Amino acid sequence: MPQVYINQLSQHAGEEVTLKGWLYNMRASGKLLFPQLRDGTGVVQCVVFKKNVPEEMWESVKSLGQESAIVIRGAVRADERAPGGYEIDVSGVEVVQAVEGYPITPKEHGTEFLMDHRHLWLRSRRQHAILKVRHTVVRAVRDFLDNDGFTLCDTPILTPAACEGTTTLFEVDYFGDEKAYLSQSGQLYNEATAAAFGKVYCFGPTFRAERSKTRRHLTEFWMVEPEMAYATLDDVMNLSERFISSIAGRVLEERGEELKVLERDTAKLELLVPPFPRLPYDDAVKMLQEGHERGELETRFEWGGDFGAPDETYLSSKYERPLMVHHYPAAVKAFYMARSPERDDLALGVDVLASEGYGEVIGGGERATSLAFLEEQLKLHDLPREAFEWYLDLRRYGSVPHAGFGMGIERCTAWMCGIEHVRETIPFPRMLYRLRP
RNA sequence: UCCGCAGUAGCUCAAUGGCAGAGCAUCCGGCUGUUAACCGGAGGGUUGUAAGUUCGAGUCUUACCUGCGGAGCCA
Repeated sequence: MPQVYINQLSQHAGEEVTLKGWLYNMRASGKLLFPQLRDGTGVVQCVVFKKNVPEEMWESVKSLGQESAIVIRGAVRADERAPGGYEIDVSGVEVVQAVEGYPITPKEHGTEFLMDHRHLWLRSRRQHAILKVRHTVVRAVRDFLDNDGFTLCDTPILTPAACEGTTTLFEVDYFGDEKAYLSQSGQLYNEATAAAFGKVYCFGPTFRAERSKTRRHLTEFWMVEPEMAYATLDDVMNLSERFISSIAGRVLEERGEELKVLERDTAKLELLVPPFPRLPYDDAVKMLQEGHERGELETRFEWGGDFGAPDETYLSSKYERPLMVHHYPAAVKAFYMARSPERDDLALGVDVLASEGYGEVIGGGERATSLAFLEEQLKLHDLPREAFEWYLDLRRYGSVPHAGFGMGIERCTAWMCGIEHVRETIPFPRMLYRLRP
């Protein structure tokens, strides 16, 4: 008797099969039992008729609690009454472990309770669907970059100093005599590998010790950062468009079932094809100020600042597609950003604001090439020169225009799924006040 | 760090300052097609912690703890 997975059942209609999994839920009706089996690929309803099975088997199945581990043998039959279209006429059951008192019941639960039981919550349909979408987002990211000539060059997680010097870092004791920090970006190292390989990317966990408590924040998240030698701001914007569009396409193609479970409006994802609107910062400020005059925004936005969450939401609400805002004031961007040749106070940076109010999903731009400029910037930002000496070498030996961006996997996944909070898009979220499980 | 909201049965939530309640889950019983099944019964409580006001506090006051939402900051 072949062992099959639930997502292959349609290929085995009429056959006797073996399924190995866990009891998802069970309904009973007199001499009938409807155990629902979950095996990691899906859920299938099984049917047990009392008179068709031995008495002891009937009794043992009847008493099984939610999430009991079981192996079921039976015939696959197409049936309209069954959720999923197929059901199993059970002829044999092996109880691997009978379970009593599984904490997560089919009814409603609060966030705190579910997060405390995250290790079990992952088994539920919705969480399963979200993490399958994440899996596809990650594969789409890798496939896109690999097929586009990028080389994976991962950057260190333990680093000697801040990459950008601004945000808060997690500090680690490094054998007593030195301090190390968990990486908040692979950016600077990417510039080194880009000079070696041309087009590179790093993809790994990133750590930000910000005391942020919003639906868009995690203290540990995954970020993919492509970097290209001999590239400009325009190249970054072109790449961003194709990148997001290819991810959305893959999710639509491979995760239709999951998007249905999540009740995602897929029309919104179908819109994610180039070109995306491009808006200079100056024009964005005008839009925000006009919005304030019309009473659509509480506070008047002044030129020179970085956008707050309400500003981002307002701007992106004016477009159906993601909005690329570029040419920010240099003062609000990182020290390594290149300046506009026309206006020295503007940085060649771009933020991609996701549609539907999902906020900044990509941030990037063109990097400064001049040694003298960067030496000055390090001083202005009060950064330790010694720690950046290797980085300055990149400007001494074959410095060329280069550019890249970073995209947060969890923000992207939350957007694709159409869910409220990034905490559900990573198996074990790390947040302010949440380190367990 | 700041602002707001919340904490009562395993879970989700009720309860004018006056007897601690319901649904689900669990256990027992019924039902041959259930779809979050349904019907009947049973068990289940230091009302987040500490102090205070009061004849009397789940309810009012103060502090603390925990969580949620938001701001700043960011991907």
